Amino acid sequence: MYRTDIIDYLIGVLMLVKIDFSSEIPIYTQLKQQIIEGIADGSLNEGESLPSVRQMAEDIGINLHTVNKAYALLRDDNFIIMDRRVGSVINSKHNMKLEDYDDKFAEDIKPIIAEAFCRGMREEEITRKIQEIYKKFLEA
Amino acid sequence: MYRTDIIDYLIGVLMLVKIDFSSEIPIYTQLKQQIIEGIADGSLNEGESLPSVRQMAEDIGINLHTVNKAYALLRDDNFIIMDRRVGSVINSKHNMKLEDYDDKFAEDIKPIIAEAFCRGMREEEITRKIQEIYKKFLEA
Amino acid sequence: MYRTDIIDYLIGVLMLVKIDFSSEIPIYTQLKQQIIEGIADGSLNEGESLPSVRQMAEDIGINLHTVNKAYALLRDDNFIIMDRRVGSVINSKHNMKLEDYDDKFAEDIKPIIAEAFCRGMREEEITRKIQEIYKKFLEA
Amino acid sequence: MYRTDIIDYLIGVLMLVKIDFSSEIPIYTQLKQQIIEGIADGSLNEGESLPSVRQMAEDIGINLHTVNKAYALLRDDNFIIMDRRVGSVINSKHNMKLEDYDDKFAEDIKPIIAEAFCRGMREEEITRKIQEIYKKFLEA
DNA sequence: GTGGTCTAGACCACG
DNA sequence: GTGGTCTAGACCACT
Repeated sequence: MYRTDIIDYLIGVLMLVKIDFSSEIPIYTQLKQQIIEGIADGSLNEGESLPSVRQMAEDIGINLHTVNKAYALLRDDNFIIMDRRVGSVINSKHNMKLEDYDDKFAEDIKPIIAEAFCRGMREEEITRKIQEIYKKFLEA
Repeated sequence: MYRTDIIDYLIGVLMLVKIDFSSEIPIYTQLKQQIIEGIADGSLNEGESLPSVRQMAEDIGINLHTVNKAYALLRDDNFIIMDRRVGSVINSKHNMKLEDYDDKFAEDIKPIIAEAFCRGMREEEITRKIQEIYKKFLEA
Repeated sequence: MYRTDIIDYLIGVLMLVKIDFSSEIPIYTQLKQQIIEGIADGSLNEGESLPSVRQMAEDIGINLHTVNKAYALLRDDNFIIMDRRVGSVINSKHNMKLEDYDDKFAEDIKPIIAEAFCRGMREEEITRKIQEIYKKFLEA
Repeated sequence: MYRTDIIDYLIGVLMLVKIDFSSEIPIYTQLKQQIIEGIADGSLNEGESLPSVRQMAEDIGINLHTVNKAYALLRDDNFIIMDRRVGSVINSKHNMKLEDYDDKFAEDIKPIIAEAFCRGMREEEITRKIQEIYKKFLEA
């Protein structure tokens, strides 16, 4: 218990989760996205534990249920494995492509590209911006 | 009267707006996105009129207030001009980049790229998919 | 008729009324305000005729009824005198203060000053801006 | 529960919102203006909570959607922050000037000054009246 | 319990 | 006939 608390605390501090409470994006979605980004940029690695629901909620100053929902969604997408004994563990190796993920990707990204196009952003600029983001994940 | 009705009807049909009523994305957001995509892919051109809120609501089978909200958001983003005399008109030429649109773009796209990265999608694949979408807009 | 049309045309051109059709401010209000501003800045003088309702509507490209409403409001406030024979004539000499105009002025201006205050505009700045506007009217 | 109700009630009463139901100014605009005036005159301070939309609607005797619209407009103008956890909070410290607020200010105030000028109000009188309003905000 | 969304119906200002 | 406003009631997501 005691040791777990310390570890949770350290990880909780290291995570540096930043929630925008006035955002229209639900807090649980923001948390989920930032954990996925943490996996992508290497600050969260395969096998590492996430802070407990309780600890995370305390660190960020949000409700237990909100953290719980974020974790459950991550578990449903195989980003983490939730085990009563060891808590929530990163499972990056198993996040291989879903069969219909390509469709979801296109659906998610199409409206963003459409707006960028309408606002005059050129293909090179879009590609460059995306490569910048991707490179940061790759280097980590 | 008669001719106007036909024109409204044709525009309504030509728009081919497809709402997914079971989606978690609000109807007004879906409508807004599809109109932006319509501007991007050339099915809606500078100066063309959108159906009236009532007509559009009837065409899609939703409430006029929902259409009204979508139109108001498009107006706030300068995608359309709501002119008291002639209704809602496409304003694509003036949708130049906002000063802080680059930040918004990065915020919108980062979580999508992060998830794609985690799911093993490679940079070439991401770039290719985005170019495909962009090309369709450009050709139109 | 013929001469009146020419005069109306010239005045209509000289007025340089600029309507923002996408503004939330009704067209008739914009027209009324611009005529009052025209009286204030000296481009419309005591005894001068306004273009006929028909001419004004044609010049601006708006509905007859809209011009009619603006003129009627100006007449109700004694800014113009509408006479069937000579048309609408500026009546600046008789626009003396209404008994309860002070209250109306305070009501109109209070929310604007409140917002300016909240946005950090200082008293000197507000006063200076207002004096600038006033001076232009006075010089004319 | 009980205490929260009392607090809500007191805030609702303290606000002293006065809606003129026969005014041509929309209720949501009147509410928005009075909240801005409340921030200006110090009756609403940075960090204080506004009543919930439901509570405010009940207090004033209007529909909650009308309150919602007023709050949304205040949020869009950064006068309040709508935080999912704690409701709507005054954000006066961050209401610094927008880049184009000067233009908006001039546009808002010009027709009022023009009318005052035409009605014979002198510059000293206008300045004095505005200073009176401003002083009340400053003293608070 | 909060705000967000959607529907519905009514009235009005505007053009 | 148009959009804007207001009311009303319902359900849901979020916390």
